[in-house]
Amino acid sequence: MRDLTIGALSKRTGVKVPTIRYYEQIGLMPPVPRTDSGRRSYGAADLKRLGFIRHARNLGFEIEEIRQLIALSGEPDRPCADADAIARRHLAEIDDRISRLTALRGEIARMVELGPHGAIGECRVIEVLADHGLCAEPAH
Amino acid sequence: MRDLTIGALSKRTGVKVPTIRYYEQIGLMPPVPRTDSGRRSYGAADLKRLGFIRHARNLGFEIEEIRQLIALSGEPDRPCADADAIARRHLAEIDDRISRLTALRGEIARMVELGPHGAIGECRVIEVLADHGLCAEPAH
DNA sequence: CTAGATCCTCTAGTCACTGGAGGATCAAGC
DNA sequence: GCTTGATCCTCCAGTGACTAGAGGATCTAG
Repeated sequence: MRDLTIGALSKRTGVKVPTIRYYEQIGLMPPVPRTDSGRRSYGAADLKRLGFIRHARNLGFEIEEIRQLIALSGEPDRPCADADAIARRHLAEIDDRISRLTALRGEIARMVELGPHGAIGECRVIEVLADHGLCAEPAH
Repeated sequence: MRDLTIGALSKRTGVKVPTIRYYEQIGLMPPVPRTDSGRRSYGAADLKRLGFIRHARNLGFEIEEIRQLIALSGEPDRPCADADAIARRHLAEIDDRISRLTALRGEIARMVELGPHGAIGECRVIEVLADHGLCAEPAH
């Protein structure tokens, strides 16, 4: 089976047409044969691969990580530890992000907790931002 | 006082030199007078403004939001509700991000919870990514 | 045939920076 | 005064993952 247009593939996977083209450009998806009129012709393996990519993207894996995961998935005898390590690294990154966001949340919640105060001249939001002593250590 | 070089301002605020130039380019920082040799000359008000910007960036506010906050801070009689609304919107955005990341975290933790399984052929990480039925609804 | 949908390539924009090239100026030390 | 290293300047392009739109071609249903 090699008869899916890019639009059909897009509908089947939920990945947008320009994004599929982008993925081909960056080598994440292989180039596929074209019709006589130059249209891409996708098959079952492409459908499967794009589904994998989309799933991984949805889970927040970066393109480069996905590239590696795909490479690994093509080597059934390879130790699983490699894929596992990628996932664990990703998990740690997400944990880091969550904890940074949670700290930020705390500060901003404090800033707005008493609601608007009337005029800007006595506005806590502006006040806090203007007072660098209240600035937590840079998170980035 | 108008005698800070861009490097000095950078050291005083923790904002990198290229970033300060960038902020000037996008209008977040006003252009400042130059020395005869073309170097920027910053004063106390610039120092204060950049501090405000940095603080807001550290709290995750977007450039455009900061632009608005700065505009508001220049109008002491303006109702605080505007600044408050910006901060609340930002708070809601952070909440959203946290909850999305937390959901992601759950899925990936499940994926890796039993540790590596040996070979790729039976690797849970690859397995899950290849099975689109296991894919949660797209979060983005 | 027509019109709308879909496809193509190409270019540039998004957001907030960041990196580096190529060159000029400054300042300290000799 | 000269040298050297630091700092400054503008300009251009890259980062990551798309996204938007221009200009044109092909397909398909009515």
